[in-house]
Amino acid sequence: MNKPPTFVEGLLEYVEELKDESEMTEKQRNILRASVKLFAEKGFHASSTSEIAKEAGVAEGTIFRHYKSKKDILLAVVAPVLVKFAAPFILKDVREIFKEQNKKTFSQIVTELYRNRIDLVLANEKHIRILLQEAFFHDEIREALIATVFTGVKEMANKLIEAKVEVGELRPLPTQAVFRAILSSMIGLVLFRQVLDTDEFTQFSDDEQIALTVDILLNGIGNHSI
Amino acid sequence: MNKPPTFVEGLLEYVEELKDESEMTEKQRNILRASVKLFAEKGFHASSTSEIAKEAGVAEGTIFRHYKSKKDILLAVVAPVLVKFAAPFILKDVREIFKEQNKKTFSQIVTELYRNRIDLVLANEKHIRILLQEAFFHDEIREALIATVFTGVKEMANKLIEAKVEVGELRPLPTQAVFRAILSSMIGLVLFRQVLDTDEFTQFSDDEQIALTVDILLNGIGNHSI
DNA sequence: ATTGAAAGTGAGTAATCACTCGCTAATCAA
DNA sequence: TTGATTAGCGAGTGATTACTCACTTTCAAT
Repeated sequence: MNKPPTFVEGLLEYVEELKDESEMTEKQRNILRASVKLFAEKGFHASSTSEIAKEAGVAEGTIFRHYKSKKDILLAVVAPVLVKFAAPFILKDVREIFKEQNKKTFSQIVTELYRNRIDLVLANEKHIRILLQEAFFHDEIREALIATVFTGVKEMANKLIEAKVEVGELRPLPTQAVFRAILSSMIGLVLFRQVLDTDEFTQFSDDEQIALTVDILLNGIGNHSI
Repeated sequence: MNKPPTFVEGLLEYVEELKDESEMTEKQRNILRASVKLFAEKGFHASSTSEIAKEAGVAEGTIFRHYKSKKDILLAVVAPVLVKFAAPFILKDVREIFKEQNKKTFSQIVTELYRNRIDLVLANEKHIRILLQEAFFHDEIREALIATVFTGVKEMANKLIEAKVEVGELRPLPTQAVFRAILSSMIGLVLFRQVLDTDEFTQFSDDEQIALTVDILLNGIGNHSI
C-alpha cells in the first residue's frame, strides 16, 4: 500500500510547473480568461474549443500551442483556486486567524474566519463555480478539493476546538461534530448569499449575517433563559 | 409585472403530463434507467444519445420516438425528483411532521425532519446528483429547485419557527437566520455523510449524528454551564 | 382476418467536436 | 544580421454529435 504522495504534495508539485500569469503571452491570458467565462457559464463539456478561441480572439490552433488538450485548460483554470485554498501563502490567512487563539475568544476567531472565507469566495466566484462543478466528475479534482479544504483546514480547526474545550469555552462535544457545525454554518452563509437575493435575505448586511450565524453557532437557537 | 404562475404551479402542471412509470414501455423505462446511470456518472453533456441507446439496449431512433430531444430526457429524469421534494404527496411527510407541532418539542420535530430528508436523499442519490449538477446551468431546473426546496418549505418552516418563538421554546432571533441555521445543519449532515467516509465520520450512526446535530442547533457549541 | 396506430429500427445527415500540421510572424540572444 | 526558437495562424482531419426518416414489427380493437 504505497500511499500516493499525498494530494497536497502532488498538487503543490504540479503547481510549481504552472506559469505565473506575468510570464504569459497576452493571447494566453485571453485564452484563460475566455475559458473561465465559458466554463462558468455553460460548463466544461458544453464549451467548445472553437468557442473559446472566438471569445479569446485567437485562432483555435493557438489554444493547442499552449495547452495540449482541452482538459489541460480546465486544470490550468482550476489549480490556482485550489492553491488559494490550500497553499501556505493563503492558508496563512487562516493560520493567522488561528494563531493568536489564546488572546481571542472563539467567537472572534470564527467571525474572522467567516469574513475571510466569504471574501475569498466572492473574489473567486467563477473559478469556484467551475471547481465545484467539475469536482462531481473528475476524481483528481474532487480528491484535491477534499484534501485541501478538509484535510488542510481540519487539523488546525481540530486543535483549536480541543484547546477551546480544554479552556472551557466550548462544550465537550465530539470534535468532529463541532467541526461539522462550524463548516455547515459557513457553507450555509455563503450558499444563501449566492443563491438567494430576495429582500428577506439582503435586509441584513454581510457582517450582521455573520454575527447572527456565529451567535447561533455558539448559543444555539433554543431558549435557555427560562 | 405578471408573476409567472408560481414555479410550483407550473411544475405540477408539467408533471401531470408526465407518464407514470407503469404506463411506459419496457424499452422506455430502460432508456430512463440508462440515462440516470450515465448522467450521474459523467454528466449530461458528456453522455451521448448513442451511449444511452447502447446502455439501454435500444436503437438510437427509439430514444427520439419517446423524447423529442436529449434535454427532454434530462427533464424527464429530473422532474420526478423535484416533485418528490415539492408535491403534496411527499411534502405531506414534512407537513405531517410539522402538523402536530403543538404536541411535539421543536427538537423532536427537527429530528424527524432530518431523518426524513436523509432517507429521501439516500433513496434518490443519483437523481439528486444529476439535479444539483444541472441546476448550475439550466435556469429552469435551478428555479424549480429553489422554488420547491425553499419557497415550498420555507413558509411552513417559518410558521413553525414563529410559533415556537411565541411559546418561548426558541429565542427571538430573526426567522430568516433560524431558517438558515436549520437548513445549513441539514445540508451539512447530508453532505458530510456523502462526501466523507473516513473512520472519523462513520464512528457514529446516522441517528447519533442527527442527535448531535440537533443538540448543537438548539444549544450551540458554546459552554454556558459556568 | 383486417386495419390502424404506436413502438421500434438503423442507416443516413449536416453540424460540430477536439485536435493536427504546414506555414508565417515575431522575438531575441549571439 | 543572422539563426534559432517560440507564438500564432487557419484550413483540414476523422470521429462523434444530436437528430431524422423511411421502413418494419407488435398488438389491440374491430
